[in-house]
Amino acid sequence: MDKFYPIILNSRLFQSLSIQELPDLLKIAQPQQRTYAAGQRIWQAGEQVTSLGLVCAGRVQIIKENPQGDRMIIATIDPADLFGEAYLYAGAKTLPVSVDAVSEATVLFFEPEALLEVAWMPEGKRIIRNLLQILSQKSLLLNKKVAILSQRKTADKVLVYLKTEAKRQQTNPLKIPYNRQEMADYLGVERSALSAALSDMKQAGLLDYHKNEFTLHPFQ
Amino acid sequence: MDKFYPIILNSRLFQSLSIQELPDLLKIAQPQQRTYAAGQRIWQAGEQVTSLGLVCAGRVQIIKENPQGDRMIIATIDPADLFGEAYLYAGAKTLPVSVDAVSEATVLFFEPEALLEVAWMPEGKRIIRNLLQILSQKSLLLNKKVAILSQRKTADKVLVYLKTEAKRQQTNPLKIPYNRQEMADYLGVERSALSAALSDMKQAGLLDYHKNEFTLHPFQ
DNA sequence: TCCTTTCCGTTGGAAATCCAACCGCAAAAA
DNA sequence: TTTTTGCGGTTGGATTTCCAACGGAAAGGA
Repeated sequence: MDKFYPIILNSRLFQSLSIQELPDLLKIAQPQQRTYAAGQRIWQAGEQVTSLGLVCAGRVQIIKENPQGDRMIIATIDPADLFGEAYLYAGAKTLPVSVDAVSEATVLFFEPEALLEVAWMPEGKRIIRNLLQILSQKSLLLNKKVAILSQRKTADKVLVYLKTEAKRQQTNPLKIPYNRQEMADYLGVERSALSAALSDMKQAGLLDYHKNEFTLHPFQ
Repeated sequence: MDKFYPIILNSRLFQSLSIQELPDLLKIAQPQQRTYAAGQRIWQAGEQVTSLGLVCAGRVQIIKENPQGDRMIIATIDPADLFGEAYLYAGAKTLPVSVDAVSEATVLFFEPEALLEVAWMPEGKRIIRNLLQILSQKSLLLNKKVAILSQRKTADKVLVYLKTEAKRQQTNPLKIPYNRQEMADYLGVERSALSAALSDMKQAGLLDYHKNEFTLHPFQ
C-alpha cells in the first residue's frame, strides 16, 4: 500500500497531512484494498453500501442505467478522488447508481466505525474535519444545482448558473468547465434551447460570450 | 440553559445521548445562546457564516428574497431542529438565503472548532457521528431532488418521486406529506400540469390515487 | 493540402408546459 | 342549517421547450 501514499495524501480526505503521520492513521482506519479488472463492476445499483472508496490507481465511473439498458455516465473518478462518501454514515441505503472500473483500478475502502477511530489521534482530527468539509461542500453544490433546476425557463437557469459561478470564481468575464452540450446537460435543457437562449440574451445585452467564456453585464 | 436540555437531547445532533452526559459536552462545545424577538432577522443573505443553529424555543424560517422583494419560505425550523449545518465546516461561504425568527426564539450557535473538541470525550464520538449522518442524509435528500428535477416531463417527475418514496417508505399504497400545490412546488411544475399528468396516468393505469394517497401499479 | 470530426448556432413543426380562470366537492365556520 | 373557504380537476390560448435536422467554422489527422 506504501506506493499509494502520495496519492492518498493528495485526496481531499487526507489533505494537509504529512507522510509521516499516514501509516499510523491507516493502521487504525484499516481500509481494505481491492483491485479490479478493466470493465469490472465495483458496486451494483440496488446494493446497500456503507463504505467510502478512494481510487488509488486507474479510473472508475459512476453509471446510471435505466430499465431499457441505456448507460449514462454520472461522474468519472480519477486517482485521489473519492466515491460513496454520502453513503458511509447515512445508514444502509440502496445505491441508485452503479460503479464500474473503466481501466484496471485499485481502490481503498473505508468502513464507518474504523474510520471514526482515527479521531482518537491528534492528527486524526484533521481527517474528521476533512470529511465534514467534503460532505458540507457536497451539500452546497447540490443546493446550487437544485436552485438552477428549479428555474422553469432556460434563460433563468442560465442566469442563476452564471451568477453563482461569477460569485464563486470572483471573476468577470468567467470561464466555465463545460462545452455547450455539457452545459445544457448540467442545466437540464436541450443544447438547441440553450444556444437559442444564449443568443437571445446576448441580443438583449444581458451578457456576452465566446465559446466557454462568459461576461455578465450589470443592470437587470 | 438547563431548561432546554430535553429539547437539545431531542435534536438530531445530540440524539441517543443521556441527560447526564450533556453538561460536560456542552461545556466543551461552548454554544452561544441568543434570543430573538418575533420578526427579528437572525442571518442576512450575503453574510458569511460558519456556525450551526439549534432552535431551543420558538420558530424560525429560512427565507429566499429576490430583488423585487418577494419573500419565499424555504423551510420552517421548529424546536430541536437545526439550520446552517452545511455551512459549519464548508469554509466561509456566503448565504443565499436569510433566516428570520417568526416568533420569539432562542437559538444555540455552535462553532466549528469548539464542536470538534467534543471528539476527545467518549460520548463526543456520538455527536460527531450524528453530524456526519445529518450531512450525509442531507446530501442523499438533495440527490433525490436533483434526480426528480432533472426529468423534463411532469409525468416522469411524478414517477421518479413516487418510486423513490415507495422504496423509502416500503409501503404501497403510500401517503405523501404534501397537498397538490406543495407537491407541484416540490416537483418544480404548475399545479394544473401536475393534476393533468396525474389523471392521464390514472387513465393509463399506471397508478391510482385519492388525495395524498398513491398506489403504484407494476409493469411499465 | 484535403478530409474528417467536433462544436455551435439556427430553424421549424410537434409536443409540453405555463398561466389564468372556472367549476364542483367537502370540510370548516358561522 | 347556510355560508365560507380550501383543495383539486379541467380547460384553452399563449408561451416555451423538445426534437431532428442542417450548415458553417474551427480543429485535428492523413
